[in-house]
Amino acid sequence: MNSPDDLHQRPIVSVDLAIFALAPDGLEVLLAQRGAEPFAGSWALPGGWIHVDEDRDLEAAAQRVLRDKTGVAAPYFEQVGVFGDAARDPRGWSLSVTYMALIAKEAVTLMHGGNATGAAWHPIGSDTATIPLAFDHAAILKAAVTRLRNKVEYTTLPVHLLPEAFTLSELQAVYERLLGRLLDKSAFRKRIAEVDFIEPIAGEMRRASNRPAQLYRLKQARSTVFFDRTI
Amino acid sequence: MNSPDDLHQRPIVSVDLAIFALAPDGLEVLLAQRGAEPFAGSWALPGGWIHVDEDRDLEAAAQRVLRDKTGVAAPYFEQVGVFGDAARDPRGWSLSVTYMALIAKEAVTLMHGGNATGAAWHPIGSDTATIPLAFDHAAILKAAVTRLRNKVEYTTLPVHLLPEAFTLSELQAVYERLLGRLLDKSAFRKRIAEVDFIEPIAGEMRRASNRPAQLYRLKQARSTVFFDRTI
DNA sequence: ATACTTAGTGTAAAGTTTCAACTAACTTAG
DNA sequence: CTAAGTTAGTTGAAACTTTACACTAAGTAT
Repeated sequence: MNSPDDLHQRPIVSVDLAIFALAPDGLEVLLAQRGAEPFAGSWALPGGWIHVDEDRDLEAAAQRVLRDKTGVAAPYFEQVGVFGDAARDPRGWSLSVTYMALIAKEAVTLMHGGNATGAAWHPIGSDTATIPLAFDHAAILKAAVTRLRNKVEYTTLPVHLLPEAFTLSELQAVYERLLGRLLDKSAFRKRIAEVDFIEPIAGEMRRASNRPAQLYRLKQARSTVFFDRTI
Repeated sequence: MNSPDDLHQRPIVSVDLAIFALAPDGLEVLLAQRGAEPFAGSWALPGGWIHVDEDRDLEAAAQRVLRDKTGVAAPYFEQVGVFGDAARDPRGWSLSVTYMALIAKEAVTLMHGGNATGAAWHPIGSDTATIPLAFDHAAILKAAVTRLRNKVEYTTLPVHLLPEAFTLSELQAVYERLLGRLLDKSAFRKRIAEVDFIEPIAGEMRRASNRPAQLYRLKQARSTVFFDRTI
């Protein structure tokens, strides 16, 4: 037991992604249709193997998978966890290292190739995808959705589902759609102001047939900020 | 890239544990002294390989490692994350799946054997251990400590550092030591009462040379509970 | 010019937190 | 037997926050 030199003792390791975006009807996840066994034809979280001689670390492997599927380079990115047991993959004891990414849907161009015959956006129900998924991906996706929904309550994370420039009303609408309840406008703006993570873009306004709204952008070098209280 | 059938493409996977307990002087972590290369003689987080034909899943592997080191069976248990890159282990591209466990120090009997020549409790400084650790274990431990300290603010997690029966004053003292600040007694008791996760043990009191205090225990089937507001 | 719409601010009432003092129940010293 | 000491557990007034809602602002459309 000094070292796992018997390679058959090593589990199989994949890196899988729950890539979320917001559509008019609610949260969606990017799924890939599997081209090969096992689960050929089924929908699954996009993923891949670690390329031992190409990937510097786990996050680099996940970024590579993301780039290959979406053409997107650097969105919000967070490790959800590892899921591993003897039964989840018929090929043997396996691990899935799962990351979630948040992106603005407009920023994505769907890619094809690899194991997958196609990739498409699918709605999230109350919990997980509305269609059956390969492996234990339904449970994994559920964990990612739960993590995302929890973090909406006390972090600035939802801002990553918007494009670079956005108004405060748009940001509030994102929180409201993810939380499934309406928020008070003045309380919302107070919270956002307190944590100081966005800044007005001087002179830029969103125009419509009503009072124009100030556009904001993320402050540079600000990762996700936690509220003192819930939103 | 259909399957990692070239076994050399598979990373090495270990399961490592940050086992925390509370000593009079503050938080401590259980470390094992390595008996074999690499890092022979250095202190490290206790860990082991996944036993593909023995462990049902990742958590079972982690529980096995815990049992082998401490003789403790079922304390609080939570996955911290996976840490993986090409350089952390000289034997090759490797992953550490890390769990943290919280236990009452009295419940533990230290075990010996395996890779490790000994196991001992070590104090946690502001961040991580006060001595250098093998591999990237200092960074991993830091992540676990940060996670624990954050959760103290808004969960009932610290209760797992106490023995089965405890008084409210003892519970408050645990929070205070982990947070590094004093809490108001009435506010603390209000929070604890709100989330309803402990119950008085009928007729059992902690006696000293002053007013006796009611003893409490965790309510059955209650995992970690989140406060509505911070503690 | 007036109506309509959404942006952004202000405020009174309700609710929470904080701080500190108070009462309660025991042991120990005299 | 009583008084002092100690920690358990409760109470309440003042300070602060949140909530609900109304108000003002700035544009377009008619």
